[in-house]
Amino acid sequence: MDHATINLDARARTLLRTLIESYIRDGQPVGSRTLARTSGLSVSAATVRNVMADLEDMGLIHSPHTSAGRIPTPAGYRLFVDSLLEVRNPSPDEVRAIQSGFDPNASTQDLMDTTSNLLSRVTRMAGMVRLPRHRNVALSQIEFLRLGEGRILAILVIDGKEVQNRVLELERDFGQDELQRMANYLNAHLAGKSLHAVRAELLREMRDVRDDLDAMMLAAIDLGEKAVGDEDPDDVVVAGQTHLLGYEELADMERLRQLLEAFNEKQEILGILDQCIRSDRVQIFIGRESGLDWFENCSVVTAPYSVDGEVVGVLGVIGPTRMSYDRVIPIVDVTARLLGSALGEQPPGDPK
Amino acid sequence: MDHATINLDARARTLLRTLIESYIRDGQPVGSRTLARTSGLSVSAATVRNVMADLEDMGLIHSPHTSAGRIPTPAGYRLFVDSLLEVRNPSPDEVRAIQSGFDPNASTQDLMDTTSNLLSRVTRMAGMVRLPRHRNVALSQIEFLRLGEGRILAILVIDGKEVQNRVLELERDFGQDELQRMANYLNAHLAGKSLHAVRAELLREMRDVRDDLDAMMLAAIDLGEKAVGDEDPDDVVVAGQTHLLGYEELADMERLRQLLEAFNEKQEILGILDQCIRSDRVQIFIGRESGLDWFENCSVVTAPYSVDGEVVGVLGVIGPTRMSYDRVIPIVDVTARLLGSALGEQPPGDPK
DNA sequence: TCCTGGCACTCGACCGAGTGGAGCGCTGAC
DNA sequence: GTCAGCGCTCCACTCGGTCGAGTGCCAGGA
Repeated sequence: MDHATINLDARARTLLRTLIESYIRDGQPVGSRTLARTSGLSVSAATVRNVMADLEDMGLIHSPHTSAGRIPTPAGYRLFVDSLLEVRNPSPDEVRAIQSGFDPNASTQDLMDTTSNLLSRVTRMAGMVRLPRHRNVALSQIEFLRLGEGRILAILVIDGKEVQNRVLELERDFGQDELQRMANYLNAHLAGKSLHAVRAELLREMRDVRDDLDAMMLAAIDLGEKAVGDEDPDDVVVAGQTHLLGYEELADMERLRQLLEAFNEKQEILGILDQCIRSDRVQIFIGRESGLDWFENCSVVTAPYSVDGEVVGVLGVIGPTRMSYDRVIPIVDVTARLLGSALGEQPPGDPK
Repeated sequence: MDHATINLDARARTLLRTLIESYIRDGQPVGSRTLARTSGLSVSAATVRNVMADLEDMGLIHSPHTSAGRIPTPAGYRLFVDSLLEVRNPSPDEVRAIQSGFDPNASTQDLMDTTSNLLSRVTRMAGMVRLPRHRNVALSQIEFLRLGEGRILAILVIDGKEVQNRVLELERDFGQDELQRMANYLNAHLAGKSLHAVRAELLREMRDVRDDLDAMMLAAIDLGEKAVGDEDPDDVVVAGQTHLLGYEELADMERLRQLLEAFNEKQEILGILDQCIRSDRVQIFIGRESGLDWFENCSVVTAPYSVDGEVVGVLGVIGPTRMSYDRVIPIVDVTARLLGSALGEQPPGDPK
């Protein structure tokens, strides 16, 4: 982005900012005369034309055809959000609307659902929330249930409220009483530790002490490893896709189809969100920057959310590139904070 | 529908059929001349015009404006599918494509997903599958897990492969050992019976013998009742909504938005499918017949599927009213049969 | 050197008239 | 009952003309 900013003096920056703001508001190409009037600068339209010609040379704006006004290019938007944009604080109404949506007693899944709904409702675009990674949550309990010949159901209770099922297919068959003893053993050793720590510990024990343990314990560790071993499925919750049908700049049916298809497949959405998880602030992708063709005319605004200082997921919205960044950015930002603190609150305790 | 069929002689029926087939194929209003040529009857265009005027009076066709051709009305479509349509058998390729999609070892959920995907891929419209009701499936096992103060996780294993979790909030607190004994008691009494029977039996025992049982058994029955009591959540699996973006007769953005929104909410889709579950054959809704405004220009083709002679669910497709019924109907039909038999096959057994 | 007003030019949007074609209803003949 | 023909309607398309917005360029002035 440096190469573009270098040669921009204050006047050009003001004009570019005014132009983009005007285009975002009205959706119409903006010409030199209106720009001269609305910019607040006391310069003539002709001067504005000269500046606009320079901006066009730099690839920041372009005209859709001779003698229409100018509209921003992706590079123009980029410069705009990076260094020209003044975000307003979210209006108190909006904050209240968001805040009231969070129920601290809800399960993680419900929290994700309401959050993405919230995002889409407030911004009138598509909202999405990456499910939190379970790295730092505590394993409350683990149980096994025999389903049939060599088929075991593993039940993980996490943080005292989330429940995960996994069906394990095993070579050897275990009786229910054996399974019970294994579960007792694992619970005694591992309950209360984070899933991350559990996994590490199981691997370590398996390596270190394979000879010292009796067969049952070894089998238990093996089983535990299998149960917590799989990464929990990466997933993302999306809401409000249909809002995107309303934007005329996305009216191309084929593009629209690809876009909605991407929301169904979720794979590419995941890819985009994962690119953002490293940043610690609001991040923005404009048009094809994410490398996806069907993303033309779309932008993403994301923010990571964290619990106890550790980033556990990302949320954001997808909308037309021509969106009100000054409004959307603070909304995404504050939503991320609120989700983080809602997740951080303690669940109904398990005092035993 | 009777009132319309009465006065239609063979020639009028042929002409109506040809007209609708032609309109379905080309999407263009069809005029008297082309209709006279393509109908196979040796009558002149003028005669055809007379017949068309009659059909218009009966409300079966209408012209979008003076001196365009005619297009079918919903009533026309209705008559067409009820008594004029000759369904072709599905092409062997299509049958093979559908058949190869079914993996008899898949879980119910996976089976639903692949089925709706299949439907949408083969018909290039939106496919949907109503989850089967669990009336007739056997309870394999029931277990309880104490999550915290008064919070119990009930685990139902059904048919030896499906697992359902339910969190119960109770007044009284139970220890894990109490829960274990209750589960043992319930398993001894109920395992292998259908959920339906289980529910009935629990209710009966509760009423009949409330004094004879000791407190533990009474509590166990109460708990079991709570665990199986809730109907499992009604749900429907939808796939391929985005195919609908391609049809120009659905190009109205606002309508389209409502349509896709309905797919997200699922509530109204459920309503439509439930209306069809009583029928034992392929059923068709045309346009507003379902009573929903946003359904204009859309039709549904559904078929119930059954296991062991009992209807357990419905599947179908949604597409534009102008669809190839002769192709779609047999596809839906055969898919329903194949899904039924796939569900009927025995899961990996639990011989113990 | 930079700004400004002026001017010619371009392009798209809009409008109205004209044209061709598809299709209909009606009528009179067979 | 069927058919051919006539006149009519309406739509889609084209063409020419006008208008307005906007540009690029140039020459004059601070």
